[in-house]
Amino acid sequence: MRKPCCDKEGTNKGAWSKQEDQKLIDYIRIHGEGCWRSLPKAAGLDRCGKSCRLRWINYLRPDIKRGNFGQDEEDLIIKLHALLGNRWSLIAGRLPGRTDNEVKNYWNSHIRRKLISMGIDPNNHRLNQIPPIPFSQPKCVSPAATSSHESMNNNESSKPLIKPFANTTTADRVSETTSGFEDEISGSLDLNLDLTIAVPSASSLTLVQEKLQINSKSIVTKEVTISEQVPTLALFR
DNA sequence: AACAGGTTCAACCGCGAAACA
DNA sequence: TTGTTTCGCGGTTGAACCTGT
Repeated sequence: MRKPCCDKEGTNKGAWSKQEDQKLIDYIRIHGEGCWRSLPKAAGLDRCGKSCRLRWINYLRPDIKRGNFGQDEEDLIIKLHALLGNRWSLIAGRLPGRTDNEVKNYWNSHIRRKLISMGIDPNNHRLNQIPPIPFSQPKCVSPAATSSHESMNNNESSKPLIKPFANTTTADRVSETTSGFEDEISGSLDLNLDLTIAVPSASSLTLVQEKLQINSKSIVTKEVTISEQVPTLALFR
């Protein structure tokens, strides 16, 4: 039986106060991000380490970019999601100043609904067989009602079309988040990063080859099979 | 103004894997 | 080699906020 992360009774939960934030900021400014387990006690916080880590990473870090996502960021998220699936930390790693939590929330509350309204399955980035929901009725799809439950019941479809890291170990993936995803791809790993998006209708198809630019370095070449008539897939151009 | 329903987003939970003893 | 601890991730929740009636 696994021990809960916060077995201490009376540990604070819920929203952080300004004083708690300041304590955490002050401590990390002096000591850096060390052992999260021991940090709360050392910083004088009545929180579990996990909570401190989350607060720092998602909210207090000085390099966090706040505010609305730009169109370029949104496009990049969609592209990366098509490649990587729900690997939010990886996707966020390609968006300077954005956190995985922020990207995940933005996906679930904005992009997901937008894709659905355009007739695209956000789980696999394919066109739906059923007619799209008109854009004027986006309220039919609530993220609370769909994202959570769909992801629980529809694991298969939530996977990306390809699994770029299917041949890698977790260590590989961890290193790629910290050092350089691009280095691995251009390096020794034998990864299949070809991405083919198949549109149900075989007519009027165009083959587009795209180099996905990440950190101004071309790392992925993918072939995207798209329909000229489908505006949403123009996102991949 | 009051209420209901929908949306957003900060925070929590549980799990898997790495690190360590 | 095995068991335990710690970390990081993705999924989920719920309070606060927004919007329509």
